[in-house]
Amino acid sequence: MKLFASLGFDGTSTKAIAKEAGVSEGLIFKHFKNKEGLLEAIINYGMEKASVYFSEVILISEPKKRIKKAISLPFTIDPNDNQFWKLMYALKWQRAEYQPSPFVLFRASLVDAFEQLGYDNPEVEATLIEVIIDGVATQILLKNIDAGTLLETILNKHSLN
Amino acid sequence: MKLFASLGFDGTSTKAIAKEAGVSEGLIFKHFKNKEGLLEAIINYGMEKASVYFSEVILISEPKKRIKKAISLPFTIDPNDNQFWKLMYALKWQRAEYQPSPFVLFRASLVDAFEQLGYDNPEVEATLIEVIIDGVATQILLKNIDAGTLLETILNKHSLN
DNA sequence: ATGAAAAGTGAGTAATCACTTACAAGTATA
DNA sequence: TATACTTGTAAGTGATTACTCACTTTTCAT
Repeated sequence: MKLFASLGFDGTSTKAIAKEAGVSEGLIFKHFKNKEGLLEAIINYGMEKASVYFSEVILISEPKKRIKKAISLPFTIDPNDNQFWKLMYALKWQRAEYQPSPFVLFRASLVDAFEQLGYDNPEVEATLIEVIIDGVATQILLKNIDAGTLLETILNKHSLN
Repeated sequence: MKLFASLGFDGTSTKAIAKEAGVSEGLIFKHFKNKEGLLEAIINYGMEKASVYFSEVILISEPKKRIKKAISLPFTIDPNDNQFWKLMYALKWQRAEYQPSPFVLFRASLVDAFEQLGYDNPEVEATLIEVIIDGVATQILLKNIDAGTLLETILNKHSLN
């Protein structure tokens, strides 16, 4: 994960992975069949942890609170998961096939929340939340921004406090 | 640009580039010294075009209009430049060194605009605009979203219409 | 028309790539 | 303790990689 996140999938050799892990190169292929299999294992591992956070949002019944929680997600990224999310965002731009299903349910729950609140265009409102989450995640993962006041500012603009 | 944008820098071979361009592989190295040099040439070419759009924002003196124009930028991406921006956003996650200088001036002009408008925290407000631009660009380049009403919705939340 | 520079080619190069295979060491159960 | 299975290694494999070099063709001012 460390190497894929910093050098990219194609930029990382299986030899380098073996060295970093302190094992022989052959062992990688015994365990994961091929390089692609290793990537899939990493993604599955990460998404399993990530889907916990998504559920936490979806399970909130009060629509305003649900949207609030959704926006706060990128602000609460566990620094230990930083490399995973960097890898996920990097993959976004290269591999359309790796857009996992948890995201679909997440979006649907946002649309539902805005419908409950009687917004004119729930779909567009949900897209805007996704836009903000994507943008905040980008800034947090790549730069070191003053996240504290930013969350408040966003919630203000969206009348969510 | 086409190949780098779709397959990534490491995922694209110089042989493939030569074939796509209809020239010999050797010619690439005559013109650009090495593969990295070709990437730099592509980035310079694209940034030259992009800086025109940034100037258009910076040169607007009226602060509200300047911010409005800034937010509208990702909505007005020339489809011909789509591949370039995909490449730029993909590189973002792999190569920190390719964060070009025009962006710095652009951000400064946003902070200045919010200062003029008397906002409590112009830095955070500017960051939020960057967040939105990043997020919108991501959505527009990767998915095909209903951009029309999204822009209006954003301007509404930020009292910019 | 001439000649030198620029543009272009194609067959190389060593290095690196993902991956395989033959074999050894460890581990658990009967 | 014997056996079967898993875990692990080291030395390969052919293919592909970025890049070079000797050479030919084109361009263009004189």
